[in-house]
Amino acid sequence: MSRRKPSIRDVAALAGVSTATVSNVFSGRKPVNDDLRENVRKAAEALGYQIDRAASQLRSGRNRIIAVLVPDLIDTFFATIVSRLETLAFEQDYDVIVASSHDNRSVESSRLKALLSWRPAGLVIVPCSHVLPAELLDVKDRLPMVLVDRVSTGNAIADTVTIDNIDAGEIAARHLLERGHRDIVLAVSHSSFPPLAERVEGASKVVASYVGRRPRALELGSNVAAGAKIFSDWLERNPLPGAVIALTNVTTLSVLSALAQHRIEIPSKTSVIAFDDYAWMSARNTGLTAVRQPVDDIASMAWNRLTLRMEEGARRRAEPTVLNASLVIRASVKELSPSEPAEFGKDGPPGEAAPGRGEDVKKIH
Amino acid sequence: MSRRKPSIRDVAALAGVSTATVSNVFSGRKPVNDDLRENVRKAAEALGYQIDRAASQLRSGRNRIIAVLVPDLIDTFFATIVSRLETLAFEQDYDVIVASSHDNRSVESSRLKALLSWRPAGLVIVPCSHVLPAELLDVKDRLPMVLVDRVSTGNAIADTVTIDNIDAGEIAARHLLERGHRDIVLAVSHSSFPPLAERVEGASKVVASYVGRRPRALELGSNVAAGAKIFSDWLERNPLPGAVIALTNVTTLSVLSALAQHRIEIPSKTSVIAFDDYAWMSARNTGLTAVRQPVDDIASMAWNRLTLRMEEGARRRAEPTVLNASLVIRASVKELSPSEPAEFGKDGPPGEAAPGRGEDVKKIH
DNA sequence: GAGATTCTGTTAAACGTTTTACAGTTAATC
DNA sequence: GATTAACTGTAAAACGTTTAACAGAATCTC
Repeated sequence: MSRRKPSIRDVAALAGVSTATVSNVFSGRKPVNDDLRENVRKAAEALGYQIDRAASQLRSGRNRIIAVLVPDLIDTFFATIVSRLETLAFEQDYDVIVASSHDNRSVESSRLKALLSWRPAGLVIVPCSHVLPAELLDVKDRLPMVLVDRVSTGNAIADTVTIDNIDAGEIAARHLLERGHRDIVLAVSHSSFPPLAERVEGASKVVASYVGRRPRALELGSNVAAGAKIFSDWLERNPLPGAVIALTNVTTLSVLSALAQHRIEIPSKTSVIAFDDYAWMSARNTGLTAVRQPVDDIASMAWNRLTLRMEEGARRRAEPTVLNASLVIRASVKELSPSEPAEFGKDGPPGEAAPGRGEDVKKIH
Repeated sequence: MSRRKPSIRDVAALAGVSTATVSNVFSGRKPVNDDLRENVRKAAEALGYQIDRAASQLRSGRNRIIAVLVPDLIDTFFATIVSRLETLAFEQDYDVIVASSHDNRSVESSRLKALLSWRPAGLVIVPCSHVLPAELLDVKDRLPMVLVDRVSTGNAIADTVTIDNIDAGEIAARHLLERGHRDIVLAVSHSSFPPLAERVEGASKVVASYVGRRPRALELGSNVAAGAKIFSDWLERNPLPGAVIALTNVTTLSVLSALAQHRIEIPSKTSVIAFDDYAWMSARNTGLTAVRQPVDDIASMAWNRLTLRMEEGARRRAEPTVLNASLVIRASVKELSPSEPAEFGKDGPPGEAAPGRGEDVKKIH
């Protein structure tokens, strides 16, 4: 018995039909008589026939590959998106080929080039910076694609799916302010990334409008340990802030790490708002209050947009989809009582500071 | 100007050579004169030529796809493996096409079939149960592959990469026993999965040899919330154990969730050993002592084995690779002092139980 | 300097599908 | 009962590569 995989010709021979008929049975492009179809099925089964997608794609020009390029699969946020996309794609008989750029623009370019050489039917990309890889521009009106997350909203070269990052920042800031916090610092990975700049902007504006000045924003990078070190060093050189808003899930980890290292308790010593909503955030004694991105919805919308494009072709204006983040309230934000006025409080009673927490009410500079 | 992508023929025409020469320039299979090569490069550049991998694969039979099938990308453990594999593969110019089985055997079969139709050069699979999909057996000596993680070690249909799960269980149990714990329960997702059964076995044996009876093992499933509910219910109907060993990363989350929900403090009220080592485990005030799987090494070894197979062909016995887990000691295990003898202690002084922790020393049933 | 060898390039035949053009049969219409 | 239309199947030509077979020129060997 030959080791070679059976081809459509073998099936045709065994079933006593032409290759075209076999093709039609499998692709369903033309109707085939019931008995014949059954014969073909049987023959294929007997031979263990499997269609060769390379040949199929070559001839038809169409194909069933969705290319997905994300900064890093280790980041649960992106992994979740890929996972959802893969599931959705599979339901419609697409396969997903995945690559990561590791937040490196030249890697991004080269990965993108590789992905493109598969002539995918569609592309979902989370760019690693706001400046899009050149390869993308080349194919932008030949290839259905959608840009997700790391996109400046004005950036209309293709459909986009993002969250309202300004709002996300505002939500967090407002929550803190409503609970009496005034002494707030922001932690972010790279403030040059479009969504992050917007989150910072949203939070800062709100804080500034209450407090009279914009909060300090710390850049912690996108590595947990390195970020923890930076934040830890900062903590040592500065008075403990009343609250910190982490604007990224890895930043959240960095902040938490540094805080733990200094044995600073949450929320009694300082309050924390986390970003993204993962299982581990609630699996602790003081659950983390967090800004939740609707990650499943992001993936679904990206898929919707993409399928629409794939059906309709490129003739249609690029359209942005903006989803809303929400606040999951747990226990990491302290409710400041009237006897513990915020430092800028204009109206609070002159009661004494909370015992043993004098450092809490110092100004951050 | 035509919208059609330029083919090798267009490049050949522009460069004034044959298509074969162009092919040789790009594949490097035959040497090409320097000037000519430069010409071809220029022409390709000018036209924006990109090789069509489908055509290439069809003709050559060879290809550069690695298929990866894992239970679920949402699980950071698997995502990390995929991420590493993708990086390693890319360095050698392979692309990764990824699919997940969602721990469902029929999905696994159907995904596998789809992956196989790409005629990949290699396959890395984390099976979702110990019974391997039939499709795998069909191709086992035609397709280089390596089985990772969820594999019974005896299962020698192909190269395997696993950790020593018995040892992993033992490590955790021994750590607890050495610190005076005797009242230990095990938490696991599905004890039918090969590696989990072994972890349970390892831990149980060690505990039994100290304590005289095997510890209770709870099945929490592979969904965090559902598992938390199960464990929470169990906690209500049973005395609080002195320590719990989670033998899976999602189980860890379930246990922690339930414990937090009941406001049971770690390690003062009960000790916990976590499984896998993630950033969030140290980003808390009481860092989690955890059994760490060498996930990067697992991925690297899998890749090594796979490339070896791809080069050598199938002629060689299937070989298991077993790596070792290690214990990362942090703060979630209480050091029982001599005045708090373990319940079965035969030699401890008859001192009184720790104040307010009477429930701690009750037997689990 | 004749024959063998090595280089370097070309021609043309694959690879396994899909699809166009066509043909034969049957059903529908007038 | 002739003409059309609708079905259902086939033959053969693609699709864009790679590669076996070949060929011409240059180099080597004796």
